[in-house]
Amino acid sequence: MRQKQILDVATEVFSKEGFARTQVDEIANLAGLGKGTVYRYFKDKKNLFLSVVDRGLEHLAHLVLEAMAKEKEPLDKITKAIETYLTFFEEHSNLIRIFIHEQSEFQKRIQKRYYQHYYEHVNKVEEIFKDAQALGLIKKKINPKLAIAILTDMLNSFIYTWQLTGQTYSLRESFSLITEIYFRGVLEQKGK
Amino acid sequence: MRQKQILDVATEVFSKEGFARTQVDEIANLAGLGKGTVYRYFKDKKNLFLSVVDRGLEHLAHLVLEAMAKEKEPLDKITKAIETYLTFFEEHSNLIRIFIHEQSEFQKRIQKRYYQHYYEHVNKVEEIFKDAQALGLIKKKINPKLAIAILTDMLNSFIYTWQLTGQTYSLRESFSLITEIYFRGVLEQKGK
Amino acid sequence: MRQKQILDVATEVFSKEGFARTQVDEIANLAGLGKGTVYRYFKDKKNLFLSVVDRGLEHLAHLVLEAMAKEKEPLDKITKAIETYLTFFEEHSNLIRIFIHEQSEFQKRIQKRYYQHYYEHVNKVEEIFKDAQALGLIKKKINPKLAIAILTDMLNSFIYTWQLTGQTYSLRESFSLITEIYFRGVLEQKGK
Amino acid sequence: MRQKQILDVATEVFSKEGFARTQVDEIANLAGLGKGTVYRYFKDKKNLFLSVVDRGLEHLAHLVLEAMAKEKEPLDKITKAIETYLTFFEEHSNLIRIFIHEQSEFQKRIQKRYYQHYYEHVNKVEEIFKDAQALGLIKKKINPKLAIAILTDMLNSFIYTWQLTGQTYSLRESFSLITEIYFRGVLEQKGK
DNA sequence: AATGAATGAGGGTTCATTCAT
DNA sequence: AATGAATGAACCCTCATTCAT
Repeated sequence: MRQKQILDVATEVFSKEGFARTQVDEIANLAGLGKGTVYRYFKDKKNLFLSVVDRGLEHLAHLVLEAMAKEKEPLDKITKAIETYLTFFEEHSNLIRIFIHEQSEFQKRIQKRYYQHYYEHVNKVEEIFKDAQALGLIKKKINPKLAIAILTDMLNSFIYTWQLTGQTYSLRESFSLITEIYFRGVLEQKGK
Repeated sequence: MRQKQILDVATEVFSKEGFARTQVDEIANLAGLGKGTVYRYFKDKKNLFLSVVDRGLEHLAHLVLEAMAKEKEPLDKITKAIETYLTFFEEHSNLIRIFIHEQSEFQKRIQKRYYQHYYEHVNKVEEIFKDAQALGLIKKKINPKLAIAILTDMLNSFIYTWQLTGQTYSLRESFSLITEIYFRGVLEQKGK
Repeated sequence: MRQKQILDVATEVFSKEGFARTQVDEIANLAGLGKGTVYRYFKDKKNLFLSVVDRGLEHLAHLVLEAMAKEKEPLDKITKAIETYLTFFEEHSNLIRIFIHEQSEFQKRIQKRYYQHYYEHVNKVEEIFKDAQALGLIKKKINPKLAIAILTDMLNSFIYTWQLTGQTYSLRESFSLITEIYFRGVLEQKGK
Repeated sequence: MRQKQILDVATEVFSKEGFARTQVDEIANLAGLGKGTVYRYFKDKKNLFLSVVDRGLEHLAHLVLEAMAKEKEPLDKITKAIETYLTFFEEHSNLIRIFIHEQSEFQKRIQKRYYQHYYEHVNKVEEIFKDAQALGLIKKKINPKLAIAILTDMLNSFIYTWQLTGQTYSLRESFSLITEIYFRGVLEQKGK
């Protein structure tokens, strides 16, 4: 399908060049298509970019929700979510730049989409958090929304830095460190 | 001084519009100067942008080091560094976007500067970390470099999200949550 | 063909205004095209100018060689070459300024092309000169290279002055005078 | 005197860079003066350039007329004029480009000055030519004006080429060749 | 008189978008 | 439906000229 073909190439180019420096021409050429054809499938450059973002966010959200659904225990769900999140970006590292950096190009506009996609599912994660709190697994004084924000931020910027620095340390090793840090602080200290 | 005057305006505009959409004309106008004058002081648009980044990084590094120097205990130094870092961006929120997002515009180039300025001082922070480990305050199995990277990333991304969402929660409140999470995971659990 | 269309207009405008004062916009407008179209066919203004030069030089060289080939006798070849040279510039007087004056804009660069095109054929002319010397038609003490250089320069500069002064005397009349002077000198031949 | 100082530097720079690429700033700097001072002595860049041309033309005309005045015989006057002309440009080779090439910048304007200076004296040379014709030294069928134009052109372009090619042959050697060709032509004199 | 900081008109170049084929 | 030639708005940067000090 043309649409998918264009999105694949666009993802690659936007990721490598950033929005501003990407030329529609290059996308068309790499896709083996005429420029006009790209415009047949996407209203304009901005729209194409947002479509790349959309598709990526949907894919990510789907994987995370699916992974969480397979687990029973709240803490396992969260652990699995973290692992899936990291794995996704390990496999789609070209999306890192697009998600994290290029947002600035669009300011409010992309944020809306981002939050539509992302925070639409945050509620579900929030429920899991509250479940864990109800079960006495997570400190009750912690605001779930904030804790999730912090987790997301930790992951996002960790992934970004990981890519930026050329992976001088492994994502795998980092995964356990992140969960270690995140949980040991968040979890109720049974020993107390 | 003209240089400072231009940098102030440029910081504002770059922050609001991003590098690509910023027009040198607008900076000149808002500074009450002719376009040519901007070019008297800065070789080109890119150079002006990088100067904005430089000035900000120097300021930040200075404040953080100064704050740490005032404390004796390693953990207090780190706590103070976190607080100063957050406070800096609360007071210079226009730098957030410039530091975090626009890096992609310049890729390697800005990273070099960033690391020159910022990580030049990381060694000092690393020493403090090692001191804390030697004193049995921080888990010995944790790689100091990695722990610092995670802390920085957490802070950066947290600050960024905080600004992006329109500051629906206070940085202050977040500060204690972040340190809570960061330390409870990092600290040796004496009770055990 | 667009390329030819643009070159024709460009020749006219460059000739009238010189390189520096020529605006790409004007060329585009006079050609009934958008500015961007000019840039589709020529990398930049400099390149367009050089292309004008190239085309002219090729045309001139072709005509001169062709004219010489039709003659048998060395002196007839040279005479014919002179006539063709003058006729060419009478018919393409807009090239005069471009060839002779605007060289300074490009210094080394245009000289290379000039020599590539023009002096590539000088060897053939030199052979003819040597033939004439062997036949005792031309003074043996004269260095052929030098004599050709002088002839070319005479013609160039003469043509240029002719145009500059608004053609107050005909090139035709001048042709016979030039060959007369070149072949026999201005002095009365006492021996006759 | 400031005026002379500026003209000297300007001659050098205009000669090296051409009119269009010369910056008033550079002239001021090399003269060790402020830009404003240059503008105190010369209305604008164009005016400065024309002043350079004027001064050079006056100097040249003066030398040539003086040299001719010292000779008695018409042919000696002409020979001397040629020698003086060549010597002048050998000593002021930086004026070559200014005189010959940069005229195009100013089109009609500089031509007027050029002809004012130059052809003001051509009449005197013409008289000498006519004297030589009356004495039976120069072919009567030759139009003096044209013959002088050709001589001037030969010299100009010869000098220019000489400089352009980096003086691969000496002006001295060329001097005798030019006069040889001009006076006697390139053909072998059968009658002798 | 001398300076050089400030100016802004001017022009080269790019590239997203359109539309005739 | 697909193309890619054509377009021109947009924007960076230069540099001759001015004028307050």
